[in-house]
Amino acid sequence: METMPKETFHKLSPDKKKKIIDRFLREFSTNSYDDASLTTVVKSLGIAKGSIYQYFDGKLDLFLFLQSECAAIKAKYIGHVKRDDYPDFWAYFRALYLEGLRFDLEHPLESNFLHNLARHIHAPSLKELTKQWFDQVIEIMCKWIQYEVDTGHFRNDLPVKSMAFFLYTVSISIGDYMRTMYGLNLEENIKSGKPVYGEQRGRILMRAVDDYINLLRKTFEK
Amino acid sequence: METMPKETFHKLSPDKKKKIIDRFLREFSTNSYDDASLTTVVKSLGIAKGSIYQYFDGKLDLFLFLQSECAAIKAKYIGHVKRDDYPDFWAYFRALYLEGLRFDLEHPLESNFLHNLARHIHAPSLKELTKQWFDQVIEIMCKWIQYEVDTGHFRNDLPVKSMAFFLYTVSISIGDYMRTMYGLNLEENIKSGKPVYGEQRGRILMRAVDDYINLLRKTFEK
Amino acid sequence: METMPKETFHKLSPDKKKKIIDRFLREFSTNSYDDASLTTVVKSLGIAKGSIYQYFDGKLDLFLFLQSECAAIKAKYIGHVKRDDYPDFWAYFRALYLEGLRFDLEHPLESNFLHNLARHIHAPSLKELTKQWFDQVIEIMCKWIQYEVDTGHFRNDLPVKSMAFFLYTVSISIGDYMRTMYGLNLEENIKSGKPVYGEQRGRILMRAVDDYINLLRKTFEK
Amino acid sequence: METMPKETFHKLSPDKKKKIIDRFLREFSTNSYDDASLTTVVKSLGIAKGSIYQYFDGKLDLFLFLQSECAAIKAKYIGHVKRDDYPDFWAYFRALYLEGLRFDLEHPLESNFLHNLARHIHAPSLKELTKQWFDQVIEIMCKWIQYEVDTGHFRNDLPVKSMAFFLYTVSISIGDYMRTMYGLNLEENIKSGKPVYGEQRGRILMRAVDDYINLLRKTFEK
DNA sequence: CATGAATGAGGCTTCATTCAT
DNA sequence: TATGAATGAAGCCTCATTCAT
Repeated sequence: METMPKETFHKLSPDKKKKIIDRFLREFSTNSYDDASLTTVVKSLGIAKGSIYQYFDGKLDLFLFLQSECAAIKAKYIGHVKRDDYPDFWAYFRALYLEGLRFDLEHPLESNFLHNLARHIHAPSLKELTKQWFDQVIEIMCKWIQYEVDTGHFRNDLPVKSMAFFLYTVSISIGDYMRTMYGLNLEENIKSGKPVYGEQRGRILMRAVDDYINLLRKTFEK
Repeated sequence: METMPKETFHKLSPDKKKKIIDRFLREFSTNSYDDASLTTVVKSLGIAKGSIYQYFDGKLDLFLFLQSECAAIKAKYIGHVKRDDYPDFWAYFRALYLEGLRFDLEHPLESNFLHNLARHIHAPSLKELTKQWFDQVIEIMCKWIQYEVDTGHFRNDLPVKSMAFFLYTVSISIGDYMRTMYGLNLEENIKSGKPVYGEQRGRILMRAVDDYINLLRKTFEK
Repeated sequence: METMPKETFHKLSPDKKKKIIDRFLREFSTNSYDDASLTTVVKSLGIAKGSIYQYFDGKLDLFLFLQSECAAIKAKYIGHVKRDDYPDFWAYFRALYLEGLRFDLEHPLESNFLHNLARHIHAPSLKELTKQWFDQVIEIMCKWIQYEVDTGHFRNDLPVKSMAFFLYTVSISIGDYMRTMYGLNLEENIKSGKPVYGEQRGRILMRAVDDYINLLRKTFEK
Repeated sequence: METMPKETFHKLSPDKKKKIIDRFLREFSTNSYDDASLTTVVKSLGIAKGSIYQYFDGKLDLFLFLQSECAAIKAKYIGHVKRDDYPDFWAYFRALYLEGLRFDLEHPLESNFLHNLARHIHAPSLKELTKQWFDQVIEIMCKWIQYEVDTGHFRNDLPVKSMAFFLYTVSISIGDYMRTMYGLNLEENIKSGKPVYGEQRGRILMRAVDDYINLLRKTFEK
């Protein structure tokens, strides 16, 4: 049975809900799961510590909720992007990121949280969870790639799962890539509470995506 | 110059040293830096807590020692592999991993620790350190790639640093790749203290490397 | 602005607050700052260790609070004693101690803590703090003495600061003086939790003050 | 029965003995008794920790030895200064400090240790000890003053012990006085191992003594 | 006699969680 | 429902002292 957030949380005013979610996203974006401190967040939010336990079943439940929440929001952006509407995989891939970019610009905190998910993922407390999430992503990517292989666009000399894993690995690294190549320092902004918005970020993201596509196209195509 | 471990530690019987190192490698292989607990290890080793501080300057010193120790051991394996001795980059790359494999089979704990280094890398306590390490690796890989570009083997339509980052990202993922593709569950063995050896592991690693090379060859070559 | 104690502490029942303050005053009155043990106090109070950190920001914060608290209470006693209301400095000086005596009788623990402040003063952890406090006291005393020099009551053949230092040194020794001359053993009472009250103490203190004035009068006057 | 140092210590080469004593004097001159760390000293001396326990019965025994050692050395300087050789007490007093000054210049570490004794004196671990030492000093000073009273040089309207205590208090403050008035920062030199020598120090000390005599003369005389 | 590794108690502090109000 | 004080386990680290070599 999933608890996720308790009813009490949903009954909060949207404003308060948002404030709480945002602050926790910030915390989990700048600290490892085990290092993130409810105490700190609660203090800076000015709400009672106990309230968190009225809203959630505990730290883990809260974290899970954030994850699913972010995923859900993102899904609203990229959910309607269909492979069929694009001439090839890379156009599709690019479109996905372009939608992701809109999500990123309108929900920078959520976006960043998702980009950093991978780093939480080995926390012992999240083991089980992690595996499920990872398996899901891989499965989806397998389907993508299988389709391209079947339609003769992608090479067929390698296990599809290998390619999916490769694509996955590369995809989740795009945050670090931007950091490394373009000197973006999101974490600092996030930590200090400054806005993470900025069209510059959008340009950089798409440039990064194009760099990736350039590389990956040759990796995967026949 | 850094202290790393104190003399005291080096004067321990090889057996005891090994026991301590191994147990800590295990701990840091299954927990994030901040979550790894000296207390737990010390208890399971049956030695006094204070002793650790006779051997090391603290948690960080201990961690750094493990890292440099593992790196030093690995260097003995891959240090003599020279690019010039191989017809192309991939043969060189493969040779590196082949030597790495010997290291892996003979020092599975150390190997695993190194494979998992990346996951410690975002720990707040290791921030500074991490950046240096990362920069070094990228720099080395840049040189590799620059050479191939200069000699006309690699494409030249992309920034070398992009390619280096890509290679880096992919390289450190090989542990996860083996886990994913071949169901290797090292962590469980490590945690439970079971041996991690096995020739099966070697076969798998080289298969993984070949998979990677197959992918990367097309990614990078002209 | 300083935190001193957190709100939490102020919201405790007066009884509990007093119990905690008293016990800590006792601890810091019988131990040097670094040697005073939160653990010991907490155990003897029968409260959880963590609670202290709900009340204060740490050992230093706690110590500073005690100091400012005691100083504030004492200020309520001696604050309204004005030089102008007295014919000469020594009458003023005596009046200050007389008020101090009332404070002492009604707040023996606080009084003792203040008398012993000087002994904490060289604790390495309090270095910075200490210097400020010392400088303040000297400055005040310099003003006192300068006034007497200007009005022709005190000798003018010595640097005012020398005289201030002298007065300071002598003033803070009055606790030891009472111990030495009149066999008062406050510390033992304090440590054992016995009451430190007693009108006898008052008589002794004023006798000590008169002894001091007798000495100092000649030291300072023209 | 007094242990003081064990025979083993006396059998050491004078050089080694001196090195050990000096280093410990430094430690106890810059830290409170409880805060002074054998571990630190032993490390910086490069000798075995266990050795200390071959030389002394423990921290306390070591401290006591240092005290008696310093006192003994100082006694060799001021021991032969006799009241009878001087026209009045202050000439005598000055002569004592002048000899003390020679001691100070030739044994700055020992001198400083003695100057700072007072600050160790309230350490719980030293309680008993302290009282004895203090009583001795007071007793000596009582004799001095009694003599001056008897010979009609000092006032007789105050208990001799009061005056002795006063003289004591003032005398032990001379170190702090130099620090305050003349900005001497011995501690830093001591801590950093730099020499504490310097004729400047001598000049300052005698100036301080003259300041004190100027004050005290009027305090005590008829 | 010298060594220095081992000890383990004790230091301060942080944390997620509970529960009475 | 909201609060936030209380909890106590666990964290890392330092220390004086002991004792086998």
